[in-house]
Amino acid sequence: MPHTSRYQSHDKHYVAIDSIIFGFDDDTLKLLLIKRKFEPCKGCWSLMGGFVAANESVDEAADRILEELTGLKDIYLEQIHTYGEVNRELDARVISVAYYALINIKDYDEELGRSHGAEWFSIDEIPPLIFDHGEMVGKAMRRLKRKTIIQPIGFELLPEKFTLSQLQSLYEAIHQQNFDKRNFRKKILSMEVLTQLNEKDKVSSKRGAYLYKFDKDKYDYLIANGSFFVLK
Amino acid sequence: MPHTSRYQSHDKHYVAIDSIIFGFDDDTLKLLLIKRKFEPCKGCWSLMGGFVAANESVDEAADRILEELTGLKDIYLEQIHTYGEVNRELDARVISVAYYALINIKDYDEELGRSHGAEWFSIDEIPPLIFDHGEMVGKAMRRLKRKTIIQPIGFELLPEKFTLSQLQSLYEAIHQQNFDKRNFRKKILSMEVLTQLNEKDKVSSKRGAYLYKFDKDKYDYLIANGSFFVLK
DNA sequence: TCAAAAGTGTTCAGCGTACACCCATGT
DNA sequence: ACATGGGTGTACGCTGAACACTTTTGA
Repeated sequence: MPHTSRYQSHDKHYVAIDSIIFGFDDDTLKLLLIKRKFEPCKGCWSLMGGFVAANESVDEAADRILEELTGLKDIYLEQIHTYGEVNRELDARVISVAYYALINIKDYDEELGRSHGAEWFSIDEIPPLIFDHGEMVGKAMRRLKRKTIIQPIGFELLPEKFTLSQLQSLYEAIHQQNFDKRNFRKKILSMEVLTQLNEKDKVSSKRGAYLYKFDKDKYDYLIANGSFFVLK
Repeated sequence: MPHTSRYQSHDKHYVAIDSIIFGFDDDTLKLLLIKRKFEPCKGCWSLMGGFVAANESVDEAADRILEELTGLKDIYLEQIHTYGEVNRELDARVISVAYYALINIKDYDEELGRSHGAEWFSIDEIPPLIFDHGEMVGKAMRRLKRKTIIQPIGFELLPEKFTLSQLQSLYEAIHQQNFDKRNFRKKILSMEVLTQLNEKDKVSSKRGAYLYKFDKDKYDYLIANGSFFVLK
């Protein structure tokens, strides 16, 4: 028997992507959700999703689907978990791979989002979600918290240049707790992955606050040499 | 158009499970591998795997496949990652969900394993593996290390009753480093999830060492109350 | 001049880490 | 008696956590 026939006796499945898309604005961590325009459960809120096609890898499908909704490429995207209950969706058996994305809301294509029925929700005002999407969001939140403790990935949610206060607000939003300003700054600066710029941001204060930039090269160097970060 | 037709325009895929099966014996962390009995790459070493069927969840498939190889049910099994490159296998496009399992080698059905061409390999003598299985093993090792730092899951690899020395050997095997005996014991006991028994193990020493048992109830209680463990 | 955010040091407690000797027992 | 693994306590340094005041400047 030709060895390919080994495969033919097995079942095939629809494989979907669901994306938990985080953004940060107004000192609040937000999630991009879409109102379903089709059955089942038309009008329910749901995560952005789509199906994996034959000619693309699962990661590529996640990138493509994110771009379709937000217009953004090269986004931080990380696989979280695969959900495989037989009846997790109503009309067909669909295995779904969940990813979370961190995007800078300012870069997001609002027009495009609206055309898909997308809206931002503050993380503590998430409406009930379809299927197991609520569970996915919970897992993504826990992962994001953990990740930002050991690695400075949260930067993806900020503009390229940011103040330490903004960064602190971001961390506070992610961890849903406040940090001491002095301790936070000490800790973050001691990681030595931020570059202070010769510019000040005068939008949010009269005095102005120094802008900083995330130094990816330095970060990569430290990671490559086994240094780790611990916030908190 | 009936809403089910939304699904029909998408591609279906084979979805497989690959299991990284850890065991512990002779103070060594081991991995159960199988020698492939079929093409492609007959004779290569590979992880145990199988396909997800239409009538079972992905987790159920992982349980079933593990049982087929080891004869064991109710095993600690945790999903790690889904591998979805288009050409990761040679003859067909297969999306694979990787799991790792922790089993007690003593309970393992050697007969059954042999019939599948399975053999245990010490973790630092792993042969080259087929496809992306080497990558999977690496990820599983890192996950196991991380997990055992923050949660006492390693117990699954030991017999029900064990000595503190055995437990330390296990941790040393997982982390590939030695720990100080006094510090290790202090730390583990301070977690308060071990129960000392009124029995001694006299196999490995003349004096005899107290046997301990993992107290799952106490552990669940602590987890439920937000307590966390940190080893190291 | 005052309100609002930026910026800055020190102290203390707890924890991880290093370290060495006596104990019990079978051979 | 001795070899083998079992079992125990202390001291030090680092780091996380708590805590309050001065500076700048636009309105």
